[in-house]
Amino acid sequence: MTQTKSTIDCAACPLRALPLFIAHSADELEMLRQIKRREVFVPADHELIHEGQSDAPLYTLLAGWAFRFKTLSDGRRQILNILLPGDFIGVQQKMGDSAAHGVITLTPAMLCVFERDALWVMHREQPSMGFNVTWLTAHEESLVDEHLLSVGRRSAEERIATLLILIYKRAAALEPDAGKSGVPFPLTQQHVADALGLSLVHTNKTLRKLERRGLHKIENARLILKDVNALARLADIYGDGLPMPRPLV
Amino acid sequence: MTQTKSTIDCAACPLRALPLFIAHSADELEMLRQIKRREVFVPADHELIHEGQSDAPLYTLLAGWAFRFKTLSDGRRQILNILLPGDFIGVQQKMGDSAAHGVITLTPAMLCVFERDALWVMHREQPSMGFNVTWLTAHEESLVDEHLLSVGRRSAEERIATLLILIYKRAAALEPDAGKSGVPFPLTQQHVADALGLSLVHTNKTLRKLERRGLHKIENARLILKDVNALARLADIYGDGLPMPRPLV
DNA sequence: CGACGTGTTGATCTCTCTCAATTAGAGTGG
DNA sequence: CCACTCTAATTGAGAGAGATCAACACGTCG
Repeated sequence: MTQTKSTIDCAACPLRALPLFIAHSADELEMLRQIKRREVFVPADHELIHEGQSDAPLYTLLAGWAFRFKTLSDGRRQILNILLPGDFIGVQQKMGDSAAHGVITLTPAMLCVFERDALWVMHREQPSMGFNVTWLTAHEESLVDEHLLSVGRRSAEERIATLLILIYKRAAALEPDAGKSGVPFPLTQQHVADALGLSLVHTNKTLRKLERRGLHKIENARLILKDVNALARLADIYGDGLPMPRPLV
Repeated sequence: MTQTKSTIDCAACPLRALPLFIAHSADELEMLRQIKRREVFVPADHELIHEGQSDAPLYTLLAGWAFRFKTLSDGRRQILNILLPGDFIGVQQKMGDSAAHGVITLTPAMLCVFERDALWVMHREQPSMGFNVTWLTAHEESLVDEHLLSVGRRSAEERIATLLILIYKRAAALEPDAGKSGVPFPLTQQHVADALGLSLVHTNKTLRKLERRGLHKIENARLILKDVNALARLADIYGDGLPMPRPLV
């Protein structure tokens, strides 16, 4: 885990260039500068936050992918949701929740580290930022809601189709050139299985079935949707609205 | 749906008497009074918020139980989480999330209704309250996380045991006399099935199995845990910490 | 008293899991 | 450059947890 002291200025944050994120006022940026401590670089497959850890710092994922998870004592693991650049990490732990989750990177990642009481400072100094934090937290919850619907009520085929579509949408919103060569897909089949509550073997068979049917292709850690309509029909996803602009940090 | 104009004063809010909730300053109470519009009384089984509804008001559940849910187009339903007195309703909708969830009451309920932009006012006027909202939202997400772990990775028996324990804990924290005659349990077996991603029939069989083994009893819409240790072992729940004091509104 | 919602139980059926083995690719050391 | 190792992906076969189908019991209610 490499730490950099020379800090990227928040105004020059690479994420800010993306149309996905909303603008901030000068005051807000100044406040961000004050609570930002440094950047951290971590390799892929690095356990950023351990399950049960209660003193984890607050991060923003600047580059790379990660996931939140919980496990049972015999090792069964459930991936709760996938984290992409722009996502917050550690809000729940900060809120002192007993049963916390772990966070592991899927790719090498760069993170922005905030000071201990950053959440409270944001709320106090810039209520608009506090509101953004609530927005982001509520939004993340709704991702978990959708995920729970999948795991609880969709068949294996439907779950896979849903996951592919949702990941594609989120990743495409961060990619300059969307439909060309697909989007990054750094998950192994074991990750997909753990996310969807399926066994590794069945995940593989279902994935292959959809691929042979020409619905998608995964190659070189990139995902290409070859028949979005068929996938959307399987996933029972109607409304296709693009993601709306969202707060950053 | 009955609406009352004569408003209960926030300082006299029945919930506030419970040790579970944290105190508020005079300023905070005054702000609450300003954004509170009225109380609403609804019967059991009332669809308070429809799935997909985007203009739902913001509520606090003052008395009674409810649940959040999502459905697929063919009717399969997933209950996302159970709402007890003190819970917020409608934060996600307020945050303009496309794929919203519905809310239905399990019992007759009394709700506190806030004005349209209450969330923003709370953040702006009383950052401490804004912080509380973030806290509550993050906390609710962690409940969904735990639920997702159950549905994704626990067996039917384990899921039932987990649900019984978690509901018991939450309900007991609101009941003056805990262990006596159990806690309210207004869920039908269909609700339990929809919450756990199981079929009604299998839910019934599993529930009966645990009951015959003497682990619990459900009678007259009340739940009694007769062997918490056995249930906790099944659920794979170690830490048994009581719920910590939480913000109200 | 019949209709309806909820709970209960038995009998199949099937989707998904578990067990086992094989292949392919990347990385390492000799 | 090649054996050796390790991880990820694949595929087949058999087993099983949970789904579906069907009946029936019981209490409430109009």
